[in-house]
Formats: sequence, structure tokens, C-alpha cells
Amino acid sequence: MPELPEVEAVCRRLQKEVAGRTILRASINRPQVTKPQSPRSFARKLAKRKIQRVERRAKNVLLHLDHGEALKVHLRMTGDLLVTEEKDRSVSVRARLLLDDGRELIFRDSRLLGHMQLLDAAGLARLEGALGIEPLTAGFTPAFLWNALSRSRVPVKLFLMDQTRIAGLGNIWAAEALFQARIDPRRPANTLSKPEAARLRNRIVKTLEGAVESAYRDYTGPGRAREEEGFRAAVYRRSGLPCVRCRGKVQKIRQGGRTTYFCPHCQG
DNA sequence: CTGCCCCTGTAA
DNA sequence: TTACAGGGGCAG
Repeated sequence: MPELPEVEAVCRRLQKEVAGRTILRASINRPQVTKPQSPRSFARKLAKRKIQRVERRAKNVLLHLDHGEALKVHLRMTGDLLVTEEKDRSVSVRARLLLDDGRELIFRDSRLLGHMQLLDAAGLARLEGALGIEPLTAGFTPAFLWNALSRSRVPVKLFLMDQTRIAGLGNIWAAEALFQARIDPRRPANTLSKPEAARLRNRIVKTLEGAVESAYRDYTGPGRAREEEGFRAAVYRRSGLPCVRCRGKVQKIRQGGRTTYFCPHCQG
């Protein structure tokens, strides 16, 4: 599930639940999860470490530990982190960290695409250097976006999804924000006018803020059965269906190896 | 830029 | 049975 909003929800929750706890021991069930580190040495390094705080950076979960190190978890397509009182026996559990309050922090990931890594200060700096601006920070202004857009000719949808430019926007929210801003996803970034860039920036922020709230609600609410509800995509996965604005047909195209949904009429 | 890869689950 | 999936790293 995870895009920025879901990762943010995970982090907020973990901050509340596990910050201040110490990891007694760790076990990694599949070597892919910590590759190229061996599961054994990885688990050994996590033992007796204190979790100081939990932070999201782009789509990464950062569990800051003592000694200036951090456990970086990327959930990719199907990963999830949860704290459980009881043993979670489901097959998709890839790693478990036993905490000093008796609970377990579980990394679940059916597709096994997710990944964990232990970063030292230099590793954290490298990560920081490789990522673009956080769209939910004060620096992400209309002027900033317009400036950044003006220096690139890639299709604006790909621009938005490029983590080195904007950190955390994924396929769904890029498409939704472009629809809201009524901008054709195929347009080269540097062809957007200043007002268009401002519109786009505002829609990105609004759409993400709403999604974070709803992801967090779903995550903390009773059960997590309604994850998909609460949010109705205007275009995402709606190809062939009537556009919510003009009733024209939503179209599906391929950009950068992923699917883009948009309304050719509204986003002409 | 495109295409391939990492995997498994789910829907057509 | 096949296509496709809300991510991202890599080679060409």
C-alpha cells in the first residue's frame, strides 16, 4: 500500500509506540530483506539498541538508534510495520524485533520487495543527499516548484515521481494532483506556466495532507479493514470510466514503465 | 529515456 | 493462464 501518506502514518504510529524502547533481539527470516548484509550479522547489530525516534524521509521509515545510527526500512509495494502483543504467525512476516516491553515490532511484506538497512551518520548523509524536497515542508513553495520544473524537460508526471526532485510522491498522488490541477501528465515540466505550477503545488499539498490524515485514521482506528475507503480516486485506476468532472472517459497510458491515468478533456 | 529485475497476490 | 500491481535500482 505504501506511498507517502501510508509511510507517514506508519511513522507516526511507531513514534508513539516504540520510541524509547530497546530492541532486545532481532530475527530476520529472509536474506533478501537485509541484502547484502547477512541476516545474522544484521540481527546481531540491532540487539540491545535503543530506538530514539521514528521519522519519515521520502518513503523511508527511519528508526533512529543510539550511536547516531538508524534502521532504514523501505516498504516498497507491500511492506508494513506493526507492533504486536502476540506472536504474528502469518507467512509474510520477514523480520521481527523483540522489544523490552515484551511486544514485537514486525516487518511484514508479501512481495519481498521491501528492504532494511542499518545506516551510520555517513549513510544518513548520503541518503539525505540523494533525496529531493519534502512536499509537506515550508520550503515547497509555488516558486520553488516552478523553478525546479523550469529546469527539466521530462514529462511532468515523471518529474513529480522522481525522488531526487520531490521526495515521497508516488504513482497515485502524482496522477491525482495533476488531475486536480488540470494539467496533462505528458507535458514537459518546463512548459508549465507560473500559475499552473502554483496550482499544481497547492493540489499536491492539499491532496497529500488529506491522504495522510485518512491513512493515519485507518491505521489507528478499529481494525484496518477500511484502508481503501475514505479516499475516492478521481482518475487513478478508473480508465474507461466517466471523469468525475466532465463525464468524459478517463484514459490510461504508460509513462516511465508505470501506468498513468488522466482525463484528456479536463487535462488537455 | 526504455526495459528488466526483484517477488507474490489478485483480478481479468 | 496471463497481466498487472501504489517502488526503485540497474543496464543499455
